[in-house]
Amino acid sequence: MSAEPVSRRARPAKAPLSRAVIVRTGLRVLDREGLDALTMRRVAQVLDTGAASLYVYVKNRDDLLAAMLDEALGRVRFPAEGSWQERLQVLVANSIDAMSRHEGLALVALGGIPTGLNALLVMDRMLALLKEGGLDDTTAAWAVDLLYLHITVAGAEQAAYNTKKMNAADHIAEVRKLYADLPADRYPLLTSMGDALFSAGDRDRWAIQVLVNGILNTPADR
Amino acid sequence: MSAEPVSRRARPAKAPLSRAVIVRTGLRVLDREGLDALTMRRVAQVLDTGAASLYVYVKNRDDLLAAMLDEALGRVRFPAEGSWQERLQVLVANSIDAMSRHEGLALVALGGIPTGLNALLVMDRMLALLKEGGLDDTTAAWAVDLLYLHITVAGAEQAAYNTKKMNAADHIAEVRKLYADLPADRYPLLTSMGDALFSAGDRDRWAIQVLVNGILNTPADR
DNA sequence: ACCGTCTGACGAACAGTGTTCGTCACGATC
DNA sequence: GATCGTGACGAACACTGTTCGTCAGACGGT
Repeated sequence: MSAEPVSRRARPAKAPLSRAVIVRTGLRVLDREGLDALTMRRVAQVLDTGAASLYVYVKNRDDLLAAMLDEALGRVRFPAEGSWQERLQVLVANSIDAMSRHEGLALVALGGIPTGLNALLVMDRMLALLKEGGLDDTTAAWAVDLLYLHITVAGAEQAAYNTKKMNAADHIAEVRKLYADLPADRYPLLTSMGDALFSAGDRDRWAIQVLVNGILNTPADR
Repeated sequence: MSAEPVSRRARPAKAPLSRAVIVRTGLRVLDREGLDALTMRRVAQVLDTGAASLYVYVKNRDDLLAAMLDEALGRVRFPAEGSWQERLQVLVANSIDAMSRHEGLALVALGGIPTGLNALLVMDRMLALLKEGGLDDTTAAWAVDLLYLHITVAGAEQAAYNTKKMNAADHIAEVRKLYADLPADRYPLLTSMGDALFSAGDRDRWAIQVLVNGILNTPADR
């Protein structure tokens, strides 16, 4: 019944497994087939091996996801020009962008102090910029916390927006109708402010500005 | 082989199934046994029925989670006293609190415009407070977006902090050591600012203040 | 050139998961 | 009293992450 063992040599030379290629393959699968398709078996299949083989280099699926997140964060570019505020805003925007390129990855970062080497590099640079802006240590530390939190959540939201949702315009129109059809006595503003609620504009850039302005005007008092 | 069918009447009168009791039972299971234990089978077991029965009232697991989230948000209290800024800050804090009471629930809200009736009520109240503060429609609309985003992510973080992590103090000490042991040339600030990074203080309240202050100082220009 | 040793690849299996289907008891309706 | 429709539910399906034991092949010492 069992076929004779196929020599590995019979197949075209196969690149050896390693943590790095597993992580990169994971990102490829995530980008092309979505988060649901990112199973250990699928990643192994792409690498032409069995799922069990991955566990030599990766502790478990969460470990793989965390490594993928840090790999993605490794591609964040650090701006070199402009005032410290401009550089901070661009750095935050770049980080959100890096996360939002991969569906669901940002969610991995939530609920855990960042420990990936590339995530920590982003944090260190943000701290440097805040110190350059003259903030005291405590405020800068709290600010980095808040900014990183915003990066993850904005990344998650953008990612959900970019991928998956077949037709964003249709979906928005649907929700808009839902808002308009709400009982006006219980939801007076949602029913009447439809135009503003769904207005276009660079909300992401605005949100970052809000954070930076707020940080500058709100010292951490303790 | 098959046992004789046990009449339902033989058992103590069983409360009839309904969407509401399923949602409430889901919350109970989530609170007492954690997110991993929140399976359709487990919820059904608590209700003394089979998993298939739940699907009459609930489209699928995500639908159940969304309903649980909105149920949790239904318990948010709307503050009645203080200036509009104070009321807004308390409302945001209360919402974060409501979400953080249930592990992992806040994550459900991410990546999707809120459509639950109670979530929309919170949004409407926030809009009312912002309009009371004299903001124009567009800024108020964008601000509500940002505030809701912060509520979800802060709720998720707090929830991860409250539950699960066996010993928070130990974990923090561990991460702190990790930061301190980083190469100082690549991570100059993380290695030197340990005291500030892990300083105590009411960061949650501070973050809300940052957002409100930032919103007041950053008009949405378009 | 041989022979152990050891690493890593991997098939099979385990214990679950969400979800669907077909059946069948029950309460209300004619 | 017969009929009907609703909802409860056992069983099954197609998956999942993870572990275990096996075993081929590379490496190092003699």
